[in-house]
Amino acid sequence: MPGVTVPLYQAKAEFFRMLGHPVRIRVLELLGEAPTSVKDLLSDIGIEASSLSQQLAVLRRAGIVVSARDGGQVVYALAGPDVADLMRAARRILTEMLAGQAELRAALLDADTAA
Amino acid sequence: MPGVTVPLYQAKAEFFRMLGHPVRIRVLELLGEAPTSVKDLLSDIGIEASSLSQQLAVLRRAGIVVSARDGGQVVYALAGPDVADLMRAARRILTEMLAGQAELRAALLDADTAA
DNA sequence: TGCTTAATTGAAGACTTCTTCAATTAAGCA
DNA sequence: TGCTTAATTGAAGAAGTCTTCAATTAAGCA
Repeated sequence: MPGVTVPLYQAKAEFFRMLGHPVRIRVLELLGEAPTSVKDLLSDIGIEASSLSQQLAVLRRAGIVVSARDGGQVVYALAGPDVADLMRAARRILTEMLAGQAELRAALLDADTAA
Repeated sequence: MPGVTVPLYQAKAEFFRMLGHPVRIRVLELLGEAPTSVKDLLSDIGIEASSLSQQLAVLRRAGIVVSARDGGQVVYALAGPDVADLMRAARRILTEMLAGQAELRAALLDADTAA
C-alpha cells in the first residue's frame, strides 16, 4: 500500500509549519475552548474577514478543523480531541522553555499576552 | 517590564515555524537520542554539508540546540530536556492524528519512514 | 425579487524561506 | 608551512507563504 509515501518526518514538518502562524494558533486555542462561529472568531481576533478565511482554509485543508453552516453563520470546531492535546502540550512546554530564555521572558510577565 | 513585548501566540507561531522543516525535525530527533557531531548528522541525514549547516543555524538562533567544538569536530546537543518532551508529545499526537487520516496512513505503514 | 450580512475565493505583489554555490575559518597532521 | 577534512558563511535565484483587494456565493428578511 505504498503509492505516494510521505515520510513521517516530512508529515511532521508540514504539520508544524501549519501551526506556524499567529492567527492559526489563536484560532486553534479559541476552538479548544468551544466551537465558534467565524463571526465570533472575527471579533475576538480582530483581523479582516478575508484574511481569517484564508487561514481557516489552511486549517481546513490540513484536516485539523471542520466547519458546518448553522443558519446564517459558519461554525468551526477542532476535528478531534488530539488537537487540543497537542495545543496543551505545546503551551506547557513552550511556557517552560520561554521561561528560561531571557529575551522572551517579558512575554510571560505581561498581562495582555495571555493565551 | 514590557519593552519589546512578544505576544505569546506569536512566540508560539515562531516556535512551530522553526520546527517546520524536515531536516530540522530529523536533527532534533537524532539529538533527542544523544548529542551528535555534524559529521554523523551528515551521514545519517544525507544532505549537503552547507544545507545542514544552514538548518543547524536556524536551530541555534532559536536557542533550541547548542554546539561545542570537540577537537576536529563540532558536536550538537539539545539545549534542554523540554525540547525532547515536545518532540515526544508531537510524535505521539501526530501518530494518532495521522492514523485517522486515510491519505497519510501509508506513511505509518511503510517501513522506511520510521521516526 | 432585491437588500443586507456572513463567509469564501482567486489573483497580484510583497515578503520569507530554501537551496545551492563559491569562499572562508578552524583543526589535525605530515 | 602546506595539505586535508570539518564546518560555517554570504549571496543569488527559486519557491513558497502572507496580505490585500475585488468579486462571488449563500442565507435571512423585507
